[in-house]
Amino acid sequence: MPSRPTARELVPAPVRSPRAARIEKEQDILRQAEALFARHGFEGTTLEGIAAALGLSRHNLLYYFPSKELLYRRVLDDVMTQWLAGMGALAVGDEPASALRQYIGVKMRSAQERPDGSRVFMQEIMAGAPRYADALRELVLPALQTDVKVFERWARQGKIQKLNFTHLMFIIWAATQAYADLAPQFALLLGKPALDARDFAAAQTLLERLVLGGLQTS
Amino acid sequence: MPSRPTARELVPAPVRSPRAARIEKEQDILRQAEALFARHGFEGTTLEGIAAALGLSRHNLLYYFPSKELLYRRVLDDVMTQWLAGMGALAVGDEPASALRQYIGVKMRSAQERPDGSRVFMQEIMAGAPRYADALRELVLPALQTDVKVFERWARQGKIQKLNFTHLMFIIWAATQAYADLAPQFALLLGKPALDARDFAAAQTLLERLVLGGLQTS
DNA sequence: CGCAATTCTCACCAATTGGTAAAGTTTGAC
DNA sequence: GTCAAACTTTACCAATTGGTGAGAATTGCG
Repeated sequence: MPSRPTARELVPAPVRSPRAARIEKEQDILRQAEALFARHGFEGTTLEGIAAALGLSRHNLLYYFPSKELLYRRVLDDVMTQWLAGMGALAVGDEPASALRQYIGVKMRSAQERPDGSRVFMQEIMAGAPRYADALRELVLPALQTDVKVFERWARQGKIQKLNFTHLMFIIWAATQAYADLAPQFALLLGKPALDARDFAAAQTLLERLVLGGLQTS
Repeated sequence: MPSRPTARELVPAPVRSPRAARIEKEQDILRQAEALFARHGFEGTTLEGIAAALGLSRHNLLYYFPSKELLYRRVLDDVMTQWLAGMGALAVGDEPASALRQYIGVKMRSAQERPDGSRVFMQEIMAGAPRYADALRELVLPALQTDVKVFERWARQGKIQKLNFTHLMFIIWAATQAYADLAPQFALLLGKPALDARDFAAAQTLLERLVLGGLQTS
């Protein structure tokens, strides 16, 4: 036993501390797992496939994450955390137009930068959310209700038209998520190998126009 | 060999002809397969699972569809056929508002009535469309281009605002499909066991408002 | 009935699945 | 250098996967 605490934290190792290396490796695994769960869902993804893509043996992978279920949950947790971080953006300002632009921008950017996250989430929902119904109820639902309340306040103040704001949120989610989930299809239909920044910008502009146009007080 | 053709078709068997029974059974299998492929994707779905849900043995199922791949292709063919049937609805009238209402209505109805079809399609896309990229190019792309041309004609005639109509179609697809793919999530967030007709109607009304509002000539 | 086509079941197969246990190797701190 | 902790590999396992081939039962029709 060490007689006194040593200042390990103060001395950065030559390249990186073992602790940092461990975290980095876990992150690598999580990223690769996310990509494969996004393509093939939980049942359709094999640990062998994840490990092989990283140059690991399946058994070595099982050392870092002791079961497929646990690995999947970690991936889903990360995705959900990111998802929730984007919400609540509505409450920032009191001006509907800029707040909505902000919100749509956040969602569209995450679709562009982390499409696999969205896909894992989508796969989980389509499978009946066997592992995440609770999180939906406890985390997403309150966030949604908060946002809807913001809309309703704006409506009472006469700033926007009174609509079904829950469905409005659903449609905004649907449109932005589609640019993650269906990106390959959209690219193919646009005759290009992949969507680029201008495609996302065009989609964002259009969606903003539709939403803001629909909210205009007549 | 029969010396002359007999009038088999004219005599409906006591209950149903064996040919009709065969077709009906294949349809049962296809429907069940669609439901499971929708939930778990291609790799995640097992023939055993499909067979069990129908009270068949896996081997018996393999008698009707000699391989998993073939069964999946039949399901996807059906879904795609339905998908394409809905398109082209834009060309019916010369009045943008009614044509778009018609189009959105068709898509929303198919989301309500056959959500599994949409989900199978979505799973295929997310998996990288390994089995259906060709069909997308040869069937969906021309249909999309036709519809976009209709929009552009309306724009030239000054009936609607000039926008990026391809992305407009993407957003309409995204919104309507979401009410199929994400129905369980939406229902949960609305605090009910499942979406009902009024939910779909509300979504349809809102989407129509957004789209038509966005197309208004300012 | 009689007979052939249709339908269903049984035995079997190689490959792959997620997971355990234990042994071996590398690494870093002292 | 020592030693324990962290890491990796090896060997093994029971269960399940899609699929084949042969035979058995059923069915409809003349």
